[in-house]
Amino acid sequence: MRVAHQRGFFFKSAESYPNSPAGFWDYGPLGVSMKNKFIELWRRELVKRDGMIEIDGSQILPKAVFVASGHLESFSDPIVRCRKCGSFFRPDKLLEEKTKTQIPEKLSNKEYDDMLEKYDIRCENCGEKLRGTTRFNMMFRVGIGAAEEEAYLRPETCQTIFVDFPLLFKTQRVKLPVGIAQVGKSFRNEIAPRQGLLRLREITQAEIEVFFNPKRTEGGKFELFIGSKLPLYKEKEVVIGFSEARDMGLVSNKLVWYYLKMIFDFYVKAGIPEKDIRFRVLSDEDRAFYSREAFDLEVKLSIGWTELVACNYRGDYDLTRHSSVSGTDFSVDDQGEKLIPHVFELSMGVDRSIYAIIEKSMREEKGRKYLAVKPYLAPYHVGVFPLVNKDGIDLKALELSSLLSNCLDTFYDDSGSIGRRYARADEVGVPYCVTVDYDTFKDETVTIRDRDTRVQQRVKIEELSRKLEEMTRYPDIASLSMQNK
RNA sequence: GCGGCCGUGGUCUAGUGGUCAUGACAGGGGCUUCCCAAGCCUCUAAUCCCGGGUUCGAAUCCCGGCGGCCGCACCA
Repeated sequence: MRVAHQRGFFFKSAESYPNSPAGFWDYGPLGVSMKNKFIELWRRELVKRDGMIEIDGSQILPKAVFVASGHLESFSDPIVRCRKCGSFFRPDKLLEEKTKTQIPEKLSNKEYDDMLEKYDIRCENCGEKLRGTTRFNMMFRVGIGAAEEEAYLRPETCQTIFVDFPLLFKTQRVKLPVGIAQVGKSFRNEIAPRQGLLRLREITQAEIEVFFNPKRTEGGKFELFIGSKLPLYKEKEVVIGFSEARDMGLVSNKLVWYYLKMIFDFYVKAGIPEKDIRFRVLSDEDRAFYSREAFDLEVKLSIGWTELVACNYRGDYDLTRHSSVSGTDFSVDDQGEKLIPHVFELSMGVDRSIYAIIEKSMREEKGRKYLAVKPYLAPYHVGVFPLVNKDGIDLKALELSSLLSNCLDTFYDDSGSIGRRYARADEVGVPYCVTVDYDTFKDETVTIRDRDTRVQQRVKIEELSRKLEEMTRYPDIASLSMQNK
């Protein structure tokens, strides 16, 4: 996206060096501002609204954690390298081509070698026999300390939450069900990163892991949204309520429905039109190895429906595994019952979301371009301009600008013509522009111009700050008890 | 990783073997300016993706790498 690059939302990392690898991106000043506001909205609409707790965990974790999580074994692709010319191949793909049958991805290296031998598979480049299957793991390996002890950059943020769960449960006076949230970086050594922010090797995730007793997925807040409808997609799209979805076997319980509705509402408030959001119900083959029921929240972008959030019912898989590998007891007490809680997760791709919001907000009419992002997500809330740079108007505008920056993200611009400044502000999504003119000295008023309508209103300077704050603040956190519709 | 196309200032682009490598937009400084990219003056900015080769001479031809887009595969 041209504007994003030119105006400083985001750009390729280390661009000034040639041969920088793909899949790493930097956020520029505008991008950081928007990303922070987006995460704050997430905090308000999900974490605070549902009474979750938040942590910020380490990005490097010891090998044992990934033995337990299954990533060391399952988060990898089989790969075979030609001993003569060095080309890489996927043995499963080569075998499928040769035999015209489905080859499971989960065979051992030895089994692949046997099959390569049996079907006499040869290198497509030089004809050499292919042997010696190894694994290409998508995790980045790091060596800790002088001994280079084996550890990995986490491929998903949630493992930190699982590992910390027993301590948090004991010390934070929480009861089931409880959500634990985290925003942070994850790392995946993708083979072919592409499409800008949509496919990265270093990604920002905002994750929520809800821990609950599988026998208690109804009652209380989980009843709140059963009357509302959600767009579910499996082969075709249906917009249906909970009971119908359960009858069709699409959603298993009310707790899942409750959180799907919550994340749906969040994206609407982030500025994605309802009609462009849907939940893809994943089939058995499409789910990750840890997942027993899965929904992808997808948004319709110019490149097609794109996954922004993975919602997985992980069962007790993670806690049970960590419990047995670590030797620590991960079970907790729920109303007198001792159990390993089940987990439902909402794993959000922040970078993808930012991209989606920007794309969905681009407007173009009569040669005018503007970014119609929600005022509370805009990189700057307000721009302050002097109508002309003389007669003290510029000084007055500068003074107002610094006044407003107490509580709003503000910038001052006095270059070029006033129209040019409006246009520049429009392009990066500044929702309101304040202009100081000659009338300001007569009656202590200024104009506020609206980005989307270009309409101006005159406002007293003494009311300016309060008024702008009102216009740019986050929506109120909806009270759950009030939402019973 | 495979196949196809591609790589020139921040952006878009001219240039297909030969003097200081085009032009536009964007950006900076100044003048002007009583509200929507106006005008005038001026400045900045590209080791032509990187490395090697062919040649008296390469942005241009050849090889390799890196990167980008599109399909396949993989995924948040």
